[in-house]
Amino acid sequence: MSRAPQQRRIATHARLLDSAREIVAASSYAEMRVEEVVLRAGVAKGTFFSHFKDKDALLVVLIGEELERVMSDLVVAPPPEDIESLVAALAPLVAAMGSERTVFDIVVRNSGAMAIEEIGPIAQNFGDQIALFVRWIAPLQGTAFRSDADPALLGEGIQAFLVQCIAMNFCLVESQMALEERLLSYLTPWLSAPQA
Amino acid sequence: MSRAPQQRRIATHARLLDSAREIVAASSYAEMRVEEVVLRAGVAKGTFFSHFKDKDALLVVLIGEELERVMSDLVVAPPPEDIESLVAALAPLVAAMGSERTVFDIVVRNSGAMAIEEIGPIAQNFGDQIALFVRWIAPLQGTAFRSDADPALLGEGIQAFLVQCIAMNFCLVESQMALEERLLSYLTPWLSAPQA
DNA sequence: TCCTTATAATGACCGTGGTCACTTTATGAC
DNA sequence: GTCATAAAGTGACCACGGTCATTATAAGGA
Repeated sequence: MSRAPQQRRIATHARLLDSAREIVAASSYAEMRVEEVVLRAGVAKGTFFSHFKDKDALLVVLIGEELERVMSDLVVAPPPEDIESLVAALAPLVAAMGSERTVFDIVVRNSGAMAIEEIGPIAQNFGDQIALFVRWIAPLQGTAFRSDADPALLGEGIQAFLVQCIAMNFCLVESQMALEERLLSYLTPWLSAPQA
Repeated sequence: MSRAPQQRRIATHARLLDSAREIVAASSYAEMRVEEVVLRAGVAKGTFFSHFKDKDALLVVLIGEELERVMSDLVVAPPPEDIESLVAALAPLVAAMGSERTVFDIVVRNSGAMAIEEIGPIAQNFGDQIALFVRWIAPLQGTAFRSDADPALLGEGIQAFLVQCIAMNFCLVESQMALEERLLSYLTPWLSAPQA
């Protein structure tokens, strides 16, 4: 049975997060150095690693926050009513996850649960995405969308194609436009019922 | 205009690759250290980086070889005739790409072309996979598989689901069995012809 | 054979993530 | 207050990937 953390620890934790946020805002995730974070926070290096398992754990928190912000906008937006508007609605999510290689790598590596019960903020967010997609899809099954598959399964598929398209975008150095086109070309057969 | 490499350089390159292969065989990709590779090859550290851009570049070569081996088996195997046998046929590919976190990370990061013309062995292999899938799918479109989508697109979708399932398998600590089931549940709505 | 030049190889050095034995500080019991 | 104990924080240190000015070796021309 461990005690509750002292105020000092909570304050230090907050300072570390704030420092990291500032650095990322001023440069990028890729350029963030643990050494600079602790310098700015006014603590020793060892302190950092007593607060975060490793550098990635900090990135997971920060990126989780960003995804959270995007999702909170999406849940209050009007639901898309066909595949084209669905692709358009996904744009902010694509922009967030594909903003940097570093971000995408972290997202992919942490998109699933880390361990039973030990679910991280990014995995949590991915779960929220599925829930939102289901809310979007289910009412339109039989009309705009196919009805021969579980909506949760369809939602997971959207995620798979989302990831695939962003990954492709990092390799092929093409425009954002191409990404949305490609996403549309995948989601059309995925979400609409197969024609004879 | 650069001259052809000297025999010495070719030999060194081969020694580096052999050393790396031995180390991986004896331990794992994750445990491979550049320092150990050069030690075993009997060259200096700097030499390594004059042969490979970075550690990842070596891993790409080694993993590319492994995927190549798997694919050379697949291309001579009898083509699957329905979705179940397709999933079964994909097993060796799943095993290779999901054998280690390190392997999967490298594969995902290099699955697309690195740059125009500068296509790496893993990206090459992914292209080969698509070609094979097309060869499998096309003849059965209209019977076992849907015919309302480009076979190349369907092939790319198989890859997307493959990656998604392997990624999930690293997070959820479940059995290989679950992976194949999950893959089947994705591929069924993706590939099958409309019911009645 | 000697000289020149391009190629190959070297290893001391650096940056950065991560560790750990130790010091400092807070807390609760008396 | 004072002491014992646990929590918090420290910074020298290590591991390992990667760089670069320098040296060694091979190839070709006179």
